[in-house]
This record gives sequence, structure tokens and C-alpha cells, in this order.
Amino acid sequence: MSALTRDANPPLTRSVEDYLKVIYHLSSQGGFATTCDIASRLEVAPPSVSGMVKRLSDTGLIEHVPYRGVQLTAQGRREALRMIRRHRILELFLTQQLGYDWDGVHAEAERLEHAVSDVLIERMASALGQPQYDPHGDPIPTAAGDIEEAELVPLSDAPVGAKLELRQVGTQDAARLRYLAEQGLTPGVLIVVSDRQPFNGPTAVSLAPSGDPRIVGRDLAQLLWCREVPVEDHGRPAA
Amino acid sequence: MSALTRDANPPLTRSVEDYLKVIYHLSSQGGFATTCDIASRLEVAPPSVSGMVKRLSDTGLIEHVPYRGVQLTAQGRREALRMIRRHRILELFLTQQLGYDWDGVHAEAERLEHAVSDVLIERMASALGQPQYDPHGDPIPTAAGDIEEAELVPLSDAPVGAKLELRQVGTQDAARLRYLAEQGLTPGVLIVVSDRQPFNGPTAVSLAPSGDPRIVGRDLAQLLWCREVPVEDHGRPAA
DNA sequence: TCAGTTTATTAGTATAAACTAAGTGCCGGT
DNA sequence: ACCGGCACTTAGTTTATACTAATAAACTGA
Repeated sequence: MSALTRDANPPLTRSVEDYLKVIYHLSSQGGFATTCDIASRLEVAPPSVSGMVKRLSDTGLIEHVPYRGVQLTAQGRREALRMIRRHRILELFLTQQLGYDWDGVHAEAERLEHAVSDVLIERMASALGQPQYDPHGDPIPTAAGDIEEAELVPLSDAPVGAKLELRQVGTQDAARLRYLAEQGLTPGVLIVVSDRQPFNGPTAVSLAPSGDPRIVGRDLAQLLWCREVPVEDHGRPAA
Repeated sequence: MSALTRDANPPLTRSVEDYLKVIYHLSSQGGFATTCDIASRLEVAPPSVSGMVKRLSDTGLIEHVPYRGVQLTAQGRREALRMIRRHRILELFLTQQLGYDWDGVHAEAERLEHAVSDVLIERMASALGQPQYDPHGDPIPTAAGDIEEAELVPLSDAPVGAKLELRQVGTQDAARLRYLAEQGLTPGVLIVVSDRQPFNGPTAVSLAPSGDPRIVGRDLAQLLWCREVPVEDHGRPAA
């Protein structure tokens, strides 16, 4: 049972795949993913993260700076993008071919992404015509592991009429974050810019599934980094 | 953490689902599934089976007669049929909609059956038009848990031209079993009856994927219980 | 700068599921 | 009738992954 006799490249477990994915998301825009952020994303206690972080950095998938956080190595990034490709292709397949809607699709894909083979994913991708975007408008990494990096614009600069996905909130201020959360303005939400007042005035938006209106002042709008969502129809079902 | 405070009806684990499935198959034609049979089907060691058997009979999914074997309870049977429905619908979906062939499909379905939701299975079933048979010709249990019991005929009685799945070998004799295994005549194999000599003569068959011919004498042919496979095309791909 | 808070880590425990090694029960043959 | 071998079970260990409780490090604000 020495370490030398063990398989040098064992398949990743479900948990490892999940950890890599959230670390990718948390560290993609710059810096480090912290223990507590990872813990809250995975709905797990911080010590569980500490334990996994140790294992992942032992196996070379992440780099860990104690009390700072972690970042993916090239290998870890490759694996994370592989999972993201699977997830997004599954979401698109389920919506386009099986009538899933937006909300239901994420949970289903979240479970399936660990079980499907690469072969199946590529067959789904072919059936879908090698798509580039998932139903949420997020880019699908290629099988080779390349991903189109979305460039982000502050809401304050987005043109009226644009459909956007809120991606990042550029502050750590708790009061602002709390207010934004109350307004439903959290990363991942889809919004449409409905109006903007002149002379650095506020931006009016509507939240995407519900159509609820919101008015966002200039200062806050500058903190809301968004990605423009391609307007093509991705097969969102009527039902 | 007393037993009383725990969830009375926790979701089944992957392993439990697999155990129930093989117990169903081993005990479906009468009697008990034995520890060693279960172990060899699941490719685990017999003590692992003993441990699981204890757990499953504690939770009321099986009944265990020590040194005899196990049988499913009504609840265990329900769960087993649920998994078999999932498996067979997945196999059919993968072959019909995604160009899988016969061989590849089983392993893929084996992994997916634990991950898909009931909703997804029913959507696939709808997309396939509520099918009754999987690509191997096996009957698909209904969502309510009913399954058409296939009636078996001995190979010696099957008509020339019939396509059959070998289901059961009606002997425990080691020499015969060894010979049959050498000939590739094991449960699950597909065969076509190509000829039969008169006056209780031997039956000529060909094995299904390969087309290899075999001649089976009358006595052996009476031991080979087969199910007739519906001849409809289930989307087996050209490639 | 130091006290209090937040964040991270260590230590020890639990559960699921496998394993090996060792002991027990049953059955068939002489 | 008993004895050897196979099937089965028990006991104890391993690995992965979670947990709680307690400790340590880093940050923050007056």
C-alpha cells in the first residue's frame, strides 16, 4: 500500500469535481477562492473545505496559500472546464430536446454532470450542432478546454435595451451587498436595461424571469459588472 | 442523534440501488438470491454483501434467511423495478436519440440510472412514446411498478427463425455450465434459431452480435430457457 | 497597538462502503 | 456418522467525506 504503488492518476470523485468547479468560479475573476466562500457555495462546513483543500493541493489540482485561499493549477483548471462543459451542454440538451425550463435544468445537470461519459457529452454536443452558449447565455468551453472569456461592463455603461447577466458585484461593503440582495440583484440574475436618465442619472432595469422593475443609482450601477447575453433563442420552452 | 430523530425514509444510495437490482434479477425466477451470487454479479467480496444484506433487511427492503439467501420485500421490489425502468428507458433513449449501439449503452445507462430524476425519465419516456421494450427487447416496467413477465421457452421448442435472449440455464451441473460458457451460451446472450434437425435432432443457432454458429444438442437445448425478442427495430444505429 | 471579531485550521468522530483474515454452518461422500 | 470443502458471517481495517468543538492566525477599529 505504499504511495508509490497507487494509481498515479485516479479518476476524480464527485466531490472533487464539485470543489474544482466552485473554485473555478470563485477565482476566475482574479485572485483566490477562500475557504469560507467555497464552504458556503458547496453548503458544507469550513473544516470540510480545509480537509479537501489539503488533498487537492497534495494531488496538484490547486495551490493553497494558508489563510489566503486557493487557486487552480493548469491541471485543475482543465478539469474544472471539463465539468463546466459537461454542465452547460447538459443544460442545453435538457432545455432544447426534453422541454426543461430554465429553473429545473440546473439541478438536473448538476447531478448528471458527474455521471455522463465524455462520449455521451460529445454526442449531445453533436446533436445540438456544437453549440457555443448554454441556455443562460454562458459560453461552453470546447472539448480542448478553451473558453471564451466574457468581458464585463458595469451596468452604468450598458446600452438601453441590452439583456445582461449580473456577474460580479464590485464591493465588499455589507450594507450595499445586503441592499442589492434585497433588490434581487445578485450574481447570476438576468436583467434588461429599460431606461437611463441623462447626466449620470440612474438606470432602470427589469429582472428577467419576473419582469419586476428596479431603479439603480449611478454609484451602485457602476459596481454591477455584467455580461451581455446573446439574444439568440436557445430553445427556452413555452411550457 | 438517536435513531428516532433520523430521517425515516432517506434516499437510497447508489450501492443500495445496485444491490436491489441484482437481487431482483437473481431472485426473479423463483427462490433466493445467495450471498455469493450477489457478490459475483456486483464484483465485490462476499463479506461486503453480508454487511449490506444486514442493512437492507434492517430497513425492510429485503428478507434474509441466514445461510439461504435473500428475497425482496414488496418495497424492495418496487425500488428495484424503479431502477430497472430507469435503466431500460435510458438505454432506449441513448440508442434511439443519440446513436448509441447495443454494447456501449449498458455501461452508460448503468451510471446514469443513479443520477437522473424521475422527471427526466418520464420526459424521456414521453419523447420515446411510452415505449414497452428496451433495445434488448426486455420489457420496461411502468412508472406504477408493473412489469410484463416474459414467458420462457426452452431452445429446443423455439421456432426456426426466432430471435431469442437466453435467460436461464436449467441445470447446476458444472461440466454442462462450463461447456455452455465456452460456447458463449450464457444468460443475456442473443441468438437466432437458424435450423433444427427432425426427430429430436439438434438445434442450429447463431450468436447475435457476432453471427458465430453453434450446434446445440437436444438435451442441452431443453435446458436453455429463452425469451422471444420482439423483432421491431429499436433504433440500432448503422455506425 | 491591542482587543474583539472573523476566518482558517487541527483534532477527533461518524457514516457508507469496501476490504482481508478468521471463524462458523451446512452438505455430500465415503 | 463424520469430515472436508464451500458458502456464509463476524471482526477489524481502510478510504472518502462529512461533521463538531476547540485553537490559531489575520484583520479592523478605536
